[in-house]
Amino acid sequence: MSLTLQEKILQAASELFYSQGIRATGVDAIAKAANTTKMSLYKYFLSKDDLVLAFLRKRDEDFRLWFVDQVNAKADMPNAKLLAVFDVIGEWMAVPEFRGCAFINAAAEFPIEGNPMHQVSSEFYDHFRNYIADLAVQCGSRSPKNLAQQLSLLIEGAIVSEQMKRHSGSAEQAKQAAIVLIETSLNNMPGNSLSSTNTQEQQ
Amino acid sequence: MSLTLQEKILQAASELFYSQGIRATGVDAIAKAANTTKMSLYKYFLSKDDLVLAFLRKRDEDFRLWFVDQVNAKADMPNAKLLAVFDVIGEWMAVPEFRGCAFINAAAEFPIEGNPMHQVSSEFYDHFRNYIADLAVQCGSRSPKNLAQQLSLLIEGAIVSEQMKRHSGSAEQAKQAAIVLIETSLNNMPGNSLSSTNTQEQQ
DNA sequence: ATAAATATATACCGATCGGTATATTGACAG
DNA sequence: CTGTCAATATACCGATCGGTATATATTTAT
Repeated sequence: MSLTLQEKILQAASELFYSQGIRATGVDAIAKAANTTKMSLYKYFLSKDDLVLAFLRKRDEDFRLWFVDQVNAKADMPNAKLLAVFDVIGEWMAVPEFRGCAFINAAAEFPIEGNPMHQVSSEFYDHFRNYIADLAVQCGSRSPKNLAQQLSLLIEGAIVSEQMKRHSGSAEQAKQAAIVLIETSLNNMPGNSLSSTNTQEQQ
Repeated sequence: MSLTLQEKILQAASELFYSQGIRATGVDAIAKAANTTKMSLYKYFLSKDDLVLAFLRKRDEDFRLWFVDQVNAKADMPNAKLLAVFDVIGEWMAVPEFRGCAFINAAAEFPIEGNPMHQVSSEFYDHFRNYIADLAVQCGSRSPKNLAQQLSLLIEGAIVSEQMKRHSGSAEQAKQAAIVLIETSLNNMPGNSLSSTNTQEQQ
């Protein structure tokens, strides 16, 4: 509980931004939630946009560190880690505070590609996809980047689907699909008529 | 060009809601874009929320009708239609006005599940998934609902991914993944070690 | 003890939000 | 010509938006 005032403000803002949306959250509400005033808020952050960027950047770092830890705690072998990813996503989705992915939501609220909020959100998924690609390489995938992108699509889809309708089993369904895609990407099955059309690696 | 004033207002609102976001669009801007006044706007719509719901409901109907037409124009056999779905998505994403899925964006802007805007958005994907499931049944899938949900995850993921970073080939990548999933769901391959773990149909 | 730095309280700014009141214009029907 | 009704123009409402000015209180360091 030894948070600086700046950290307290950022934490209060983060919770409101994530739970209610960024545009829906006013600076007055943030100051009140942090038990301080707007004056202090504007001492540590130049503007609301600055505070939003701080929120997204911290979330980017925190979430990815937490996520990798969670995966590592569940599995040791890269192959198992690739599947554990979906279990972690599933557990994350199950918490009642879940409101989808903060970065997908931010990109939806700020749809222009050049917008800094949009860019930070975009970069998060670049990093995330790179992490999956690393695991895919360690698994010996024939086309790790393609596999990583495909698994990332499943994950993003599951997040969005769960956000739309809670408890619809998106994570488990994504995992089942992932099992098939991973197996296909690891073993080039003889006689598989698809192996010539679905594997043009484009890295 | 024989639009009613009501239709003109709804059309102007729809374009602004989709291109800039719902919360970011004020009623003054809508009235101006429709070349009318707020007085007329509030004659045909009880409130901004009412207008937003009209936007989402019309979009739901229009988009699904357009989508099914596009798929039918590309393929006749159900198997081919299932793949054509991804081509249509890919072409839709390529237009410069693309700003992601209006329903995913609306669900992000109004994160509370009970919110009417959120509900309409949720129902759109129910309908969409049912359409995919119909095609899966016609293809003779062993577990059409599971396959439909998995393909839906790929599609939603591709939309979100393309919204974050344009021209990253999400639709094509989703299609390659879909080919594998469809094939797996149609032919229970002998010797496939996964066939016992990825097919517990849960309808 | 005192000066300096930090935080609070409060009132205010112009702009915009969603929504309304009122009065005027325009077209069309009897 | 006149009454009706749809549409416009414009000004306004209270509330909230992001952001600031000013003055007071509370810490902290010397």
